[in-house]
Amino acid sequence: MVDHVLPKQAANFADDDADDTSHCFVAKLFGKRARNREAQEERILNAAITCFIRSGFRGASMNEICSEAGMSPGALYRYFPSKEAIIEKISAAHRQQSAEILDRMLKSDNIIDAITQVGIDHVRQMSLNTTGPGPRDSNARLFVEVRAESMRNEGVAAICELHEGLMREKLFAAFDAAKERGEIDPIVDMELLVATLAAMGEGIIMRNFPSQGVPVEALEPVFRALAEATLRPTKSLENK
Amino acid sequence: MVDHVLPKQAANFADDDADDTSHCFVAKLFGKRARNREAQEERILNAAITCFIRSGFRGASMNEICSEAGMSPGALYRYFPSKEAIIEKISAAHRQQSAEILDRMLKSDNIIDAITQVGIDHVRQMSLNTTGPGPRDSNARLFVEVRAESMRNEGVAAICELHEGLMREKLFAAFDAAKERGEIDPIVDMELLVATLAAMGEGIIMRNFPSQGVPVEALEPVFRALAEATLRPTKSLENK
DNA sequence: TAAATGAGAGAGAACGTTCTCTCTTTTTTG
DNA sequence: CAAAAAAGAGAGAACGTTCTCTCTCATTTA
Repeated sequence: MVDHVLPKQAANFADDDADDTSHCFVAKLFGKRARNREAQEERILNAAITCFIRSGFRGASMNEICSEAGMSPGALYRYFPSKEAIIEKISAAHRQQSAEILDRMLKSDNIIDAITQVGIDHVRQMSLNTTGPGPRDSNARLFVEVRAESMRNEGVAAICELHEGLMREKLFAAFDAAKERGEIDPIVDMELLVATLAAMGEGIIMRNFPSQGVPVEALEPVFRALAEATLRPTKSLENK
Repeated sequence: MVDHVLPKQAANFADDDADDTSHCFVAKLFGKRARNREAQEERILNAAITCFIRSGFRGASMNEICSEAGMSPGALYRYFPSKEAIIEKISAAHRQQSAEILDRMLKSDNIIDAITQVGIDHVRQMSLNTTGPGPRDSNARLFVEVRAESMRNEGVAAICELHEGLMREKLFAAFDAAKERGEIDPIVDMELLVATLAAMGEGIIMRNFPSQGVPVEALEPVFRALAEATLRPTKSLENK
């Protein structure tokens, strides 16, 4: 993957350690060139995201991305080896962003509050496109795109499974703690619970409530009721 | 879809009426040629569905579809004017199939039972690919594909909105009846309720529980608890 | 025989990608 | 320190492939 590494620079590296503007390995990581490279990569990725939201992974052409980035194909291909690589990078970043929201969950000492908050945070972050122009459901579009791609693209599927595994771990950790605190019915099937919550979450992201006129605040009692229903089915059903 | 048409009718009709012999409108609808035409159209559509599940709407080429249908491009384009038309036809059929499940809902006299049953029916029909070969999550794949396409393709978006409107009507009719029977909390926001149920349903279809090892039967209590939680939030929360 | 049907070559555009070349910046050399 | 050399960055034409769709011509059907 790391292709154009130069044998010459090994010698340079040993000699001029004072100069970090050279093109040696260290410079690529920390020097001016390196910063430029990262900035360009980000410029390309941002352009690609815009195009993918507009036209889909397959629908957007490399020319479209080049135009959006204000860059020639020759320049763009200096930073990414293929369209596939760009798709994978964006997919990974998007799924990671989703998984990171769960980190807040571990800090709460009430599992119902935690789930409610995670749900709201997710909707807020994924459904509301606060940064930059474009349609308000941009993140929902990108999410559906990633999900669709993951169903037939091995690389993207692996990325999704990786982050899904992380999410499962975090959820199970929080649930185990809550179970010991007696906040969850002992009869609840944990696997089923996690699967249900994940499915509901993804459905809500895909539907993009805020862009359909449902304010985020209105979802609080809904999420709370759903959390109650899934974590404490006995209590919810016994007064039927 | 189902047409029991007599083969002889066309000949009789053409003989009787020599003026508009072959390609007239009525003959196309009722004659033997018409029946052949419909059979060919279905053959193409089935091949296209297989290809779209395998490669996606954009990923599947017309050549791929032609090969799958055992047909030349020249023949195929006699029945569909464009790839777009095939995509729209398949999208419409898929969404309609989903909307029709709701019809059963109106026949139940208990709203909780009705929602539970609709949820299970939906999972059974959409997530389990009982007919033909291919991956077990075929319908989920097609669903994600339709959803992704609807976000940037005006034609498909219109189709989705049409059937969504039908689904909303059916749901509201059932909910209104249930409300009069006192089965739903008066405080429940109907718009929010429908949106939440739709989102959860789509998430569950997309996740495809059966193909992940969750049996359909296990979902019954989950759906029931969720229905309780959304229709009777007061009761669910008051014993918190 | 006349209309319907289909096969298959292939047109023309668009695709992802690569190639060549120019211009700028950095490093080495005298 | 100035000149020469090397390397990096980018532009844009061009590559081979694949795309959707059309055209021609042969075969089947009534």
